[in-house]
Amino acid sequence: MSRSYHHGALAEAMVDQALASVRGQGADQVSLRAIAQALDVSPSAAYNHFADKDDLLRAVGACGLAALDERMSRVLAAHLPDTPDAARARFSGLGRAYLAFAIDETHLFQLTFGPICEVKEIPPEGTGPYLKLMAALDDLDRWGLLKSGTRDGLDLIVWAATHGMATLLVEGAVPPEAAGVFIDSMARLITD
Amino acid sequence: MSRSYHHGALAEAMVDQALASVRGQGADQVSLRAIAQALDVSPSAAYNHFADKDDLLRAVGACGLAALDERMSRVLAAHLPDTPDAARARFSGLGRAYLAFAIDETHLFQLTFGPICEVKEIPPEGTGPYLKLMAALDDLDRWGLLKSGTRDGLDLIVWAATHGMATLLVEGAVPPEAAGVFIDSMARLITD
DNA sequence: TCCGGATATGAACAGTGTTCAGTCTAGCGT
DNA sequence: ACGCTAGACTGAACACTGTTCATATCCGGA
Repeated sequence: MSRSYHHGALAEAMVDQALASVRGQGADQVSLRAIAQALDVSPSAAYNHFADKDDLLRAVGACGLAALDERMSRVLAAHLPDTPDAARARFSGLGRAYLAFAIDETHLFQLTFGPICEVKEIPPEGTGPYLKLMAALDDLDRWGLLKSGTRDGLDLIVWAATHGMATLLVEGAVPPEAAGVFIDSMARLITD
Repeated sequence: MSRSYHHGALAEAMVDQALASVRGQGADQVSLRAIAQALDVSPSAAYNHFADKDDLLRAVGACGLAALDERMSRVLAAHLPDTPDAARARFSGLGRAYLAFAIDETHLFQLTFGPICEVKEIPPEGTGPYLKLMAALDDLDRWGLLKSGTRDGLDLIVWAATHGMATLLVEGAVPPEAAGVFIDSMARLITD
């Protein structure tokens, strides 16, 4: 065996290497040849595991989505109790986690939600982060914490606002400090 | 003169051609060489007018921002009167224009707000679209149409939500029909 | 009329993603 | 234990890409 990737480890190795490259220089600057070279493998070896360069990048994008999802899971685990206060903390915490991901994984965020990865549709069950955010919203509603008569359509608003704030942070259109302000304003706007 | 661009028209011609290419295939697929060829010009001619390929694309991105701004200006011109109803119409109309731009100029939107163009900062006065949206918000406030005590921080929320909804539409994460629902929900949420 | 500065050229360089004919080898069926 | 096949990998090639630079061309002002 030694340095021969004959036993199926190449696919994972390439994703890892590509992930590192994306983190460091952004998806546009990533070179398939460079990745192959870093792994001491011929460039064409990649095509046994990925149809495309974009196919490889999509795999990296999936890692990004998983990383975001894990951050949000950690937030939920930190506020388990079924109380109004915990429900509030979950909602704010999820939003903060989303924005924090955008701030310190800028390039990965851009790839994950960029043109290459094309998040399919909301159905069948939507992406993990989306579901978690909506569940937190349901919790707030269940405790009667939402301003009355605002529930319908709120999914879309909250999702759009959170995701939009993240992209504004990523684009540098807004400074990182604005993230906290945003979360507080949002909570103030929809709850009472 | 004939087909010789010797008299300074090359820069504009290249931007036009690049704009068309971006509209048709997206910024990633645009080739500087192809643009030059379409204009019967050597590839290196571009470097008398633009430092980079990215420099050219930035010029195209600026066109995109201008196009969005013009759509929004048209909306304002259609609802001039200084009445509460007109203020409401202006706010909703601006939002709708923003989303409409995202829907039928997908590729241009992606370039304009993508990594290449890097919207500088909000200051000195921010981009046109941002300013118009905030002015519409001020108008609503002036007429006392906003829910009491929600004004501070609302700029960020509305901006993020609108821009975020636009990117969700662009990414295909949400169907075009959702745009109307979004605008109505937003109006319902912040006004009474 | 001549000159100078902007403008366009053509060839070259270094790099890219992708294809394909051929090589190697790990592991299954007999 | 053997041969064989299916999968993994290579190396060279193709058709591109953005970018540079020495060279040639043209236009307007002195």
